[in-house]
Amino acid sequence: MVLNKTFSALSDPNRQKILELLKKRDMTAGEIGRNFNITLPSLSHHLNILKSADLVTSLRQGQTIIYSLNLSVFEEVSKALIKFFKK
Amino acid sequence: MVLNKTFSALSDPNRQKILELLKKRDMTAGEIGRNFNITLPSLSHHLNILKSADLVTSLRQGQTIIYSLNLSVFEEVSKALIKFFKK
DNA sequence: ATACTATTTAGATAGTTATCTAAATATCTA
DNA sequence: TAGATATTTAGATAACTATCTAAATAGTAT
Repeated sequence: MVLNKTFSALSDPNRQKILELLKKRDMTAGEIGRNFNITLPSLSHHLNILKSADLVTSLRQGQTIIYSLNLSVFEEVSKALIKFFKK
Repeated sequence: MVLNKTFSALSDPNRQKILELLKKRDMTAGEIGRNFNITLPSLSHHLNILKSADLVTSLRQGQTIIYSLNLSVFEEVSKALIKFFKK
């Protein structure tokens, strides 16, 4: 796992907010977008970063693309951090 | 705690390496610098970022300034992450 | 005081990232 | 197939960050 990329992905307030939203439930890009004041292309950019850090996954369902949290990576990051500070 | 700032601080490879070094023992800026190919002013910049994210502390001791890990913040960050992915 | 060592601050520049508008792609429906 | 909707990609620009050199600050020692 490239912690680098993960932390970098987590370090943006918009992306943190996206993750908070996805924590509640899976959402389409458009639904996520309604919670922000940025354009959809900008949102798409952030979703790409989250995806390439493996923090979210996406699945096309007809016209929409549904985004979900990838909880297993959160667990890995937490463990890596704990391991770090413990030794 | 401003997680934002913490993740941003953690997202740079040089800063990660600084933290790895300080995990072994406290070090002066100069000692840390010997492990890098960047100038001392650049290093100082990174140390400032780590300091303002509360990940390290500094203490002047005569001519030198000794840097140490602030482990309590690591613990907080880990806990925050775990809390996030668990609910 | 002066010189020396350790580190930081100031200011400039190059590289990276976030954002936008415009255009493209994918899917659905009539 | 044509039109509508959802989302992404392309390309440009502004903001941010990392880095450097030069100068400043803080402490020690002569």
